[in-house]
Amino acid sequence: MRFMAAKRRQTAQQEHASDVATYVAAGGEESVQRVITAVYAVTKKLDQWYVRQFADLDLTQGEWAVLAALARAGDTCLTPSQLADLSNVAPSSMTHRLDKMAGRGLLQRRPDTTNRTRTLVSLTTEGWALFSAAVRESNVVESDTLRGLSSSERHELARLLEIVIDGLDDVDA
Amino acid sequence: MRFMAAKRRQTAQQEHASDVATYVAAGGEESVQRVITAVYAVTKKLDQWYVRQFADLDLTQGEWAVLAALARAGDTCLTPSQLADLSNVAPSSMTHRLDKMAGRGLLQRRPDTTNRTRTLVSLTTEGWALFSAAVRESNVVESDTLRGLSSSERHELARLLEIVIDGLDDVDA
DNA sequence: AACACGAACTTCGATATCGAAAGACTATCA
DNA sequence: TGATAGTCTTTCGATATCGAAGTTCGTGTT
Repeated sequence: MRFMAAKRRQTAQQEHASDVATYVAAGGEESVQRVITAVYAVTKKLDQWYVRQFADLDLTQGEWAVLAALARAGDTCLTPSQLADLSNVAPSSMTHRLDKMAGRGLLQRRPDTTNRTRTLVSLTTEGWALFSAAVRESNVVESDTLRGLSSSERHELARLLEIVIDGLDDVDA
Repeated sequence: MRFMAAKRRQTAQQEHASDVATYVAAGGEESVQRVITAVYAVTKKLDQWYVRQFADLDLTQGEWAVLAALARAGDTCLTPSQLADLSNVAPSSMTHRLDKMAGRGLLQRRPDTTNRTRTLVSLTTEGWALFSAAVRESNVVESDTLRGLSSSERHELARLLEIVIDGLDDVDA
């Protein structure tokens, strides 16, 4: 029976504790925070993995994403926008990345004659050589990063992450 | 029966296609690439979600991570290293982040008298007020980011991500 | 007690990323 | 045809992050 409890003024400390409790309860603590923390940790560690993998080839993860995307595209050229989408970066970041890679002679840009707002990006011979070197000599095998997961677990992980992405897309709209 | 096939020189284009096939096959394409792409996409979209959530409070995701960690710690002070680990950033980045937040009066640093290599960080009254405002008025509920996932799916997602983290830790060693 | 080793934090320089806006072009619609 | 809206790319300035080196301090060993 706490008759006067509601009327008694809380101390600042009690209010703080109450707000923390509210936050922790709403956040779920035992699942939401775990997921968010883990997602950030995985990307950070993936970045570090890429740095190690490509240290001797003098490639960053972002540059490898471009190289692999262009290699997969084969003789089909890609535009900077497409590469930006595939790499999950802003278009302006892709411009800088392509500048660097073109400076090294790994790829070339040429205007699209059918639509002159577009630029077509393709690998040079040197770019293909670097891709091949990565695949053959350096044995770049991204599946190493997911060892510990069975095939079905990988699919499940991808499925759950894509649900999260869809949910975050909806919030945008 | 391709007697001479092995001897015939491949064209450069054929070699490229072969390397791409090797890479795609080794990468798994249908699970590994999906997972990696999705992980990067989720963090990117989470970043954007945080930007929107905290736009009116003039907070970044990293600053919120610090604020929430200190709030959760209550009257226990945390060190810059601990905050860096919790936030998944390099210690030098945390220094800069704490500088900014201290400049705004959100937190304070004081030397640990028992171990003078350490610094103790704690929220100021103003820092607590901002945390409370975020929780109450701005209704910061991170679980919104995971809507679409059932409780059991969240736990499963966390479990799978943590397996990946462990796998990446082992590679480090 | 002296010394070496390691930890915690910071400073510094380099760099990648972003958003906003400009510039060039296309497409649509009156 | 002409105007307007929208797309694609780039430039620009601001900023957060990183790694390496430096400083101060604690700890363990000889």
